[in-house]
Amino acid sequence: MTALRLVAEQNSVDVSHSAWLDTILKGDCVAAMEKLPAHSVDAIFADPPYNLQLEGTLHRPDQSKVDAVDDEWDQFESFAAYDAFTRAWLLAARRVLKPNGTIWVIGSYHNIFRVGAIMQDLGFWLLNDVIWRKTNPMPNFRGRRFQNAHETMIWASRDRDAKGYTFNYESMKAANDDVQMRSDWLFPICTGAERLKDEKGAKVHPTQKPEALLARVLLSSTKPGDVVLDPFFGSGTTGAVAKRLGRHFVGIEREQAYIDAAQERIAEVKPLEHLALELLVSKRAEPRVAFASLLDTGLIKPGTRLFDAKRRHTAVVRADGTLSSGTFAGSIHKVGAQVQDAEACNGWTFWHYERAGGLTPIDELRRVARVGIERAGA
Amino acid sequence: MTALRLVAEQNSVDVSHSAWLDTILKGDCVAAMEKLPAHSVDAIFADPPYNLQLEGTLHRPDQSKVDAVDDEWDQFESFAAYDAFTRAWLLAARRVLKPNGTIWVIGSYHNIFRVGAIMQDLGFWLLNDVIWRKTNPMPNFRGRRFQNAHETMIWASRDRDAKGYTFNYESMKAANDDVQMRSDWLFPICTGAERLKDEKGAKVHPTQKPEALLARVLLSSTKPGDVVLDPFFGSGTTGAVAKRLGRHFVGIEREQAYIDAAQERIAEVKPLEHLALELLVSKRAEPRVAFASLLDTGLIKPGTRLFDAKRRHTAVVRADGTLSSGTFAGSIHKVGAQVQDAEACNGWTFWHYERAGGLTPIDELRRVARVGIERAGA
DNA sequence: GTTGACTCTGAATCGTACC
DNA sequence: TGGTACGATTCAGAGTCAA
Repeated sequence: MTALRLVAEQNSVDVSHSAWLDTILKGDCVAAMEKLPAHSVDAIFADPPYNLQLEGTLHRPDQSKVDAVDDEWDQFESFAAYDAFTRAWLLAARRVLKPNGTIWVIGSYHNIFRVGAIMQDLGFWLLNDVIWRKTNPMPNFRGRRFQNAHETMIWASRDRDAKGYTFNYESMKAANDDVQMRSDWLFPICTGAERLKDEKGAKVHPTQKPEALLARVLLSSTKPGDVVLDPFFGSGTTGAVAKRLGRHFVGIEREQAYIDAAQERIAEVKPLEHLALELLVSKRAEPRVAFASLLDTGLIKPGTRLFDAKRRHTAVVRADGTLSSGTFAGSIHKVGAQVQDAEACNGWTFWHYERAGGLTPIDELRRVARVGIERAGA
Repeated sequence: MTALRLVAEQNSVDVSHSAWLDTILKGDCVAAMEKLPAHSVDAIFADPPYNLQLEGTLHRPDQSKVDAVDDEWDQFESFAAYDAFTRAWLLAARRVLKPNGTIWVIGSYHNIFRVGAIMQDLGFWLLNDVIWRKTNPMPNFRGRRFQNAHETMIWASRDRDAKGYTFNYESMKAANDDVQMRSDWLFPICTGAERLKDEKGAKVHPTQKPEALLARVLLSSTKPGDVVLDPFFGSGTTGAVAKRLGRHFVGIEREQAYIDAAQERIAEVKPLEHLALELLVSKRAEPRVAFASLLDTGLIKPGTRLFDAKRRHTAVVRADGTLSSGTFAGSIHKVGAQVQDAEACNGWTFWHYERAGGLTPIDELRRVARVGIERAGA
């Protein structure tokens, strides 16, 4: 490879025709990333092994066994070995990342402190640590510690002086009751129909992440058409959400079983309509909303059409928690006011969704959502 | 100081009359901790400086001067210096901590990852990371990041194999609407009357922590009478809360202004009444009762037939205090496990006896027996 | 169809006293 | 120091099945 070619790669911005786009590369993530062009992805989401150090088996109070994460890929000989592994993949990731790209890494207290320190050492600039608060975490069965009810995500830019990274501030704010999106996010763990199962009904991957979590990550820090790399692809949540949200993905995974499951999963994903994907450009967002949590918890889906009580007006729910009336986009209140040509509007009582042949106010969904929030909060 | 004296210090367990109890030691925290006896404090709460900008106070690993200050090198220097400082105080803290003591360290994403990794490297064993969610965090003014709405606390035991640390599980659970206390806590930041102000109305300390936060920390992981060390005492929140909750404190602080403010503050604190300080008695701490003693006192008679709650299993009480299921004989626990084909069983809650037409757990009889024991003991 | 009882499960670093 | 026995310990959500 010549120097000229290297430069060309580093300047390559148009990756829309690359063969590796929207595919899963099989193999070790460091080796795979080293084969990708430098500065070729807009964002990275990484869910590396947590290096749990478990001894013996844990029983629930009813004597049933806890299905622990004891997979070979989570075993490391020492902190030093884990650090070396972490340094290697982060270094390779940093080369692939565009200068204005950002990286997300998720972990627990077992590994996240080592990961964060190494990220700082390698020159990544930490933007936030974001807490995923689980509505339904596993209890602490022996009553020896606090219930481990969250995981930590680190969000960082490639360089300290990178100012041009993507952060969809207005979109996040509009989706959060028109106040700034906080660094603590509440989501359920991945269960039910979303959880991939094999033909025997066993979970395909022990640590599948919820799509709602990835959706907020991608909606906050990427634009439609961006390329998102996931070096620990697993069951492919990053790819599924990226495809749905109109982003490109690149997955890297070692185990064929995970690759097969992810490919099948992603093939079934239908990208959202363009209308639902547009990001807010308006700088003004004054009325109050609390809408994104309904999307987060699946109470309402992007693309859903809303109506006023008499079906005189209509709007479409977008993935970032805003509404679009076709000519105007904003919070549920703003759009409600706009379609009525009114000064103000309480979107919660104005907008209705179709259910069982009739219309129900979305306020009903907020009531349902609040129960969950109150249980997990305070 | 002679070797003899050193040994004496290391073995000193009774610190109830130490001159340094409930005082603030002035000076550098490493030097001050090195003067304290080894294994002399039950818990440590530390709120170290967050910023990685080098203050004159941080120990540089080597005193050589850097003339070419390009950003990367400067950053590396900063991290290295902060790491050295962190390692030094954590090492000194670990020496002072009792073998079954625990340590809390609070920080933000600027420093907490380095702190956590170094804690692991030094042999501390992480028990939880606990998130302080702020009800009223400072907004992100530039709209370039998520609102930084939390801080992270690391809770760790001194050693990996230390199992005897204090965790008041039942107290925490009761305080949390009778479900396990989670790892994410919601508290307001310190404002209003609680916030120390000087005569000009200015904040005495820039990062004064709320007393509610410290109260939960101390209530969860210390017992009344325990000694709590705070090597970065600041405005003395740890001391004030410790005094109020009937714990001893040791503060270390360099700046006289903070010491003065803290002393004044703590002097005004009134300790809670003894009754208000008592912890919920955990079953673990209650005196043991042998099943055979129920026979001795006539609470249950040989030949009594026992059942599980759903009458799926049965066994007979034998004169020696063992049970017989017909095919197997042994302790209430062993037979309970055997009939269920389980590895283990708590016979006290598993087995029931017939009373007034219904089934009552034999644990009820144990409770009666314990009352008798207490009466005899008192 | 609805309701309630029961079962199952999720990234888990999950004893202690006594002989 | 090791072996053995006691006996303490779970929340939310989804799925199943019977009433």
